[in-house]
Amino acid sequence: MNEGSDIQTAKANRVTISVVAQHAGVSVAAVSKVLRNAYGVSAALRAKVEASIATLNYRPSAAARGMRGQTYTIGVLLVDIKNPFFPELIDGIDDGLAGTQYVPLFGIGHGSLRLETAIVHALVDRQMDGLIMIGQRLALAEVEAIAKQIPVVVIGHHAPTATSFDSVNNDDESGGALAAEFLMAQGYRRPAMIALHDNQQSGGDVAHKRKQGFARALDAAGFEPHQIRIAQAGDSLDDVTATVRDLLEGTEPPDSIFGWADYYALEVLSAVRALGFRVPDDIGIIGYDNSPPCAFTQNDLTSIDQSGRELGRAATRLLLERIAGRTAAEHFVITPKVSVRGSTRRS
Amino acid sequence: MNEGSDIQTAKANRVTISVVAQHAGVSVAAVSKVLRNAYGVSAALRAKVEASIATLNYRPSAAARGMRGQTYTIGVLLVDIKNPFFPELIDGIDDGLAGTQYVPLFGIGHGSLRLETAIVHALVDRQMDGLIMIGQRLALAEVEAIAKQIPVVVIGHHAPTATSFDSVNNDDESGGALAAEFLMAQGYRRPAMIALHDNQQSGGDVAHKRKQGFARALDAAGFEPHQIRIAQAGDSLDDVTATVRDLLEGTEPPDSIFGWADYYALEVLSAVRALGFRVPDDIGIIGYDNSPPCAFTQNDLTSIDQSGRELGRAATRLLLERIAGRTAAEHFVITPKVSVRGSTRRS
DNA sequence: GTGAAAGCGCTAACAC
DNA sequence: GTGTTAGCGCTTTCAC
Repeated sequence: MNEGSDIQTAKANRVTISVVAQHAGVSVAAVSKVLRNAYGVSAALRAKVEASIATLNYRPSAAARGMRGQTYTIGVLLVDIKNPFFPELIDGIDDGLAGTQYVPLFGIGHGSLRLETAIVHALVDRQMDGLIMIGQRLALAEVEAIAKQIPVVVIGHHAPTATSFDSVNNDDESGGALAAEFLMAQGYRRPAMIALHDNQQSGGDVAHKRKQGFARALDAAGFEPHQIRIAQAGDSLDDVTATVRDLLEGTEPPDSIFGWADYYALEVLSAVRALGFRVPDDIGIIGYDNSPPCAFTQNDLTSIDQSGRELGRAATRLLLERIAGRTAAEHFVITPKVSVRGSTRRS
Repeated sequence: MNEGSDIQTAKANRVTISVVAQHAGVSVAAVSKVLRNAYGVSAALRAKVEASIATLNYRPSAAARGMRGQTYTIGVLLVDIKNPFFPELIDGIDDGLAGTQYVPLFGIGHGSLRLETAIVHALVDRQMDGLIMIGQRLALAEVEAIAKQIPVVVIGHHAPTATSFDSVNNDDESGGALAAEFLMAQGYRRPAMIALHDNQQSGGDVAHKRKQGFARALDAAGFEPHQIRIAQAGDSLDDVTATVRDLLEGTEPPDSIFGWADYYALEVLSAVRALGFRVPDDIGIIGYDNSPPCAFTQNDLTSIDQSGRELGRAATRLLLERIAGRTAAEHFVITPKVSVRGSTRRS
């Protein structure tokens, strides 16, 4: 008895595609086509459906969509959230997604391989249409395996030979060389580098490439191998401070330090000052990323700029191309440049 | 013809619940029950199913789950990703989720109300089991509306009278007063505050509460209303610098500045030094949040500590309770304290 | 304690 | 150009 109202009551909760279809007086297929901008709908039908969608305030269920087609969701794996460079990358991703139906959702790995694996699985299980990995620690073989199931673009991990996913990077080898060359051009004679501990390479081979470039430049300048000093530290302030102390209180201390990334270089700056050295006179410091805190008066940090926003845009473009069907791998590389500030003495 | 192999081929791609059921020699219902730890499965059956899950490397599709039951996903809305305080909050959220099946996925609002609305919708459309909003700009009425559909906890927005969602905060009014009282106790005579522009209250009424506390403490100390100086600035370094200049080059300049949050106070520090003032002698500076950069030698920033990790844990606990069925609202408040460093003169 | 079967809200053949 | 309908992979009654 009173079926009509029962049905209404039962379905009142959430507006579904069939409610819209009924309201517009068309079939669910028609509504679906309008939603996906699919081929074969008349302007009149489209108008009716769009009007109903607006009045009913309908939003399609991503869960239901995920079962058959796309979810219009891009998963982004962030190695951590503390790096002041990442917001620029994310701005670039947003740029690239603007005007599309895609929404980026982020997983945060906290630099833990275990967590990162769980997040990537979670993203795949939730039927993301594609994945962007920023500074991932997962081995390239793992990434290849994931890329078999879902379009993938990595940022901050060189993989020029990878065939199943794309990569977006600046030329970290050149950037590392640039840092060494700039320090020498400014009159520093004994540059050292502080890089990430090998056992927590959140930068993947990015840190490695920067080391190689740094070493190459010093080699080219006539340094002996034992004069090329590359220290390693974990990313805690205490660890960086201890490493800096070892360096500066050892024999033949450096007169300048290249921090492999800004968030490290800012800790190096803290450590150097805490030990009583003046920057840039006693010790010059240069970072990598040219992130916003570099511009603060108290930091005034010279840094290698890798155009983060542009990298983010490129990654998004490549991912959308892959989602659209491209299968040949592309590897995008941008050229870094020095952004000069007060932490390195003027020559 | 040859149906068996056709079926196999078609289904070979992804391991589904029915593949597991077949492999274990049980029904799909049985597998589902094991997955959800539901009542009424024998130990033997459970063991068989778990073995099959392990060998087949099965992971349930969150999209399919979302259509009937839970997705085991928590949506987190972050007002932005630049604030160095948020990583602590997120560590707390991770603490609270450890050992559960839930995965947190983040949306980043970039301080834009439009984007924030889109993200919250996206999170709801993707059938998140619950939502944590950090520093949201969405009006409380909007939040109430969303909370009708899905469990919600807000962090960084006081809503003591809200009935449909929970809130987690430190006592910002006390914190603001604490900042003023501490500056006076250190010998400063003319404290000023720099807060967020009213038109971009990413801190919601958090900034407002801190202002109130700051003003109350000065009032209690005998200041006249016109002596209680609270300036507003957007969150760009340029804007903060201009505001600081107006303050310090005006009549009766302050001798100390309270930045409503650390990421602001660090910009204030930069601006004050850029104008040639010494910290803490000419100008004392105090921030709010006690985030990691405060500890850097070049910042050495005194700050109000609000125990971010604990707030994150509390938010998660409350959200899980709500998901489990609690409907009465809870509003958690923690007491802030001063973390003393060199940016405020010792008395 | 276990399984059969109905459906969740969509998409995409396919028929008209 | 539009509508009918068969699933997608789960969860959840309800029988047995």
